Amino acid sequence: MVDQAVPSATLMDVARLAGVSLATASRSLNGSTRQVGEDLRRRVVLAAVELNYTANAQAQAMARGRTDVVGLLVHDIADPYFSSIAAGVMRAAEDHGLLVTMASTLRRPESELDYVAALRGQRARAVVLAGSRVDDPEMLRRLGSELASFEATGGRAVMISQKKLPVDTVLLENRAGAKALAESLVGLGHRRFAVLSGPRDLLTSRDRLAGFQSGLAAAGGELDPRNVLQDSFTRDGGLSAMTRLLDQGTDATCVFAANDVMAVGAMAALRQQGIGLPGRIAVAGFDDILTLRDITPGLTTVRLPLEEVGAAAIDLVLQPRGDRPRVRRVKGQVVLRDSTPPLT
Amino acid sequence: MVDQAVPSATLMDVARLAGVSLATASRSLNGSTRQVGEDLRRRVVLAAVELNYTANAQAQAMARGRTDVVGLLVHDIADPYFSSIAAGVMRAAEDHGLLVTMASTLRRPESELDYVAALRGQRARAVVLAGSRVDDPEMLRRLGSELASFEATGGRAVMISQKKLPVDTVLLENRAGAKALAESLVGLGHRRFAVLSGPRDLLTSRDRLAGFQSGLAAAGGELDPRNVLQDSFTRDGGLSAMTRLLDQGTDATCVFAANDVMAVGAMAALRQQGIGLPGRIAVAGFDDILTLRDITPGLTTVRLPLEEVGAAAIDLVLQPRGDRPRVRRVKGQVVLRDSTPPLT
DNA sequence: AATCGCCAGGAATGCGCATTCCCTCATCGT
DNA sequence: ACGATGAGGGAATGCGCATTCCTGGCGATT
Repeated sequence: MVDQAVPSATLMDVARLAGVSLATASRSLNGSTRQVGEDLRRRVVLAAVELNYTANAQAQAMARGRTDVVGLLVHDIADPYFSSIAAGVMRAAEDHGLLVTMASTLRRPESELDYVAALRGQRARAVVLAGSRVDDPEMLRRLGSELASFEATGGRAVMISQKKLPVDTVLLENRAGAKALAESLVGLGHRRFAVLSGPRDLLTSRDRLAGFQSGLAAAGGELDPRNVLQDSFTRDGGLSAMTRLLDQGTDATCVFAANDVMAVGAMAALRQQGIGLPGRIAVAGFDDILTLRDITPGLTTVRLPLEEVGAAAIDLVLQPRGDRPRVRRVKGQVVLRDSTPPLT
Repeated sequence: MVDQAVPSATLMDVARLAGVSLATASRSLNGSTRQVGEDLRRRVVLAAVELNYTANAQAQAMARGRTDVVGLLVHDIADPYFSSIAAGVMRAAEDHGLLVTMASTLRRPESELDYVAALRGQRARAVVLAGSRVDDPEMLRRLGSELASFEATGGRAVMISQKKLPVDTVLLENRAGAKALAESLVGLGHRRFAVLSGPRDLLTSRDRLAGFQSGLAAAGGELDPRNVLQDSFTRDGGLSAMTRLLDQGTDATCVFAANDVMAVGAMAALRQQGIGLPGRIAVAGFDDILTLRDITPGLTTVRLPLEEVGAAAIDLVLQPRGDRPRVRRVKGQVVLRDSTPPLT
């Protein structure tokens, strides 16, 4: 038997059952500035329970002129980097009674634009852009314009790790972290390095490369430009880049992959070529992804408190809007493990 | 300078600018059943662009009586099992113009109830419950009642891998997969097994244990009840359970962890105790988490097409409601890797 | 040529709620 | 004793949109 959709009880139904006016019912259930007599109030609450009443959030949103929805845009939720950030966002959102609407842009800038527009349509309280890779000036202009529209209507925008647009930002110290990592690796005795970097248009990846280079410069390591390979920011990208590096021949004793996932791919490539780990070539990553903490050998990396990053984004959203964009910085911490044994 | 929130353009503004009525503007932008003259239509579209108009989704939802939002409830989005499912849900949702609102219940049944209620308030088109662990009869009754309310108002509910409630379900063949895995492991020569199982109230975990037992029974393996340990469904749970197993002493040659994440914890425990891998004790998991495909030694497991599971859930949501709950079954596939070498 | 039917456009209605405005009545001060 | 005050209740309004109903014009039919 197909149940017909029965429109659910409205506030009007509750008011009628309680024998009060709509206004009184509304005030009883939401606690407005106005007082409601205790007896009436109780009758209303009972009626609401009786009817299994749940306020229509759309109608409330329209009447109030605001919603409790925040949008979260990530490249790919299946990527542990983003799912960790998302976990932080969702935890913080729950603490503040916010609902999170999420979408994977699958690294397509147009998709990002579309979703911001959709969230504007939803009159979302805020939008959090994690890992936006918009870089092309034209797209950047369009995104900036779209975000400006979003903010003009009262919404808040927060970017994670992308400081090219004048909006609130949670900045991961990719440069500083990569620099510290480079210095640590030189400290272990390495001199000749290679880097498996992400796509050139990904700011995160570029910063990590730049930081690593500056760390080498400071500590006395070498990075032959031929030893800098680019590929996608994924396991397969790491595998492919490492394979190319080995094919072209290299004298590097240590490879820095721009994130942990690429590092795992690189390790897979080394194994495929019969190069043991830890062994002739040390490998380091970035992020310290939780799920990868137990791989063998333990991966040297830079720990980023990704859940905190997500929480910080929500925190920024809840701050009153300032006169200038705020920036919240989050530090990374070098974690040395067995994938980079000291060079004897 | 703090920009004041400027209410965004309404359809009325667009109509006025185009010099047409509200009705014509609405019909022009949404393509209703009614036709609009080409010239007027064009004027409206131009006006909309000019004003940077975006329809207020709340108002549309109220006028239409439905939304394009689907809710997704997971235990923990940072868990790769759930983030893979979420990726599938989001991909399929995008294909159909749906927006996904997501929440982590952090394994609290009350939280699950609260979110379903919140989604009812949102008048969401559907709610997808991934890995609900509600088991306690009272909670199950309340959840069933909440879902019934949800469906009574026209929403759809889909559960993933939980067939205790009369709603549409995507059923992972945990039993069959675990059974096949057990048979394969016996085929490798193992006879004495141990199982690191998840919490007793988690159906997924129970099914995997039951399936594994039936596979052993069929193929001739032994599972001493003392060798069945329970712990949380996480890496730490696997570590802890494996440690306890080793502490109490065991003659098992193969350990089945109820999911990959626990298996990783178990492998960490073995290493902590100085037991090499692959070596005296073989380890198998379940899920074939993408991020863990490259661990060493390669983890024998049962591959579950988790993204397809998410997509299947959205697919069910979009089917016209049937007279009885539908069940869509998804098979697993045994993948033998180096963590379970043949026993010589 | 008169009538019918059809179609594009506009006015009006209602979705469900918060809130403003208005009214009543009890309480208090002088 | 009587006006001032304020609290609590209800009627009415509007949020932004889709949609129904209505109207006028135009071509087709007899």
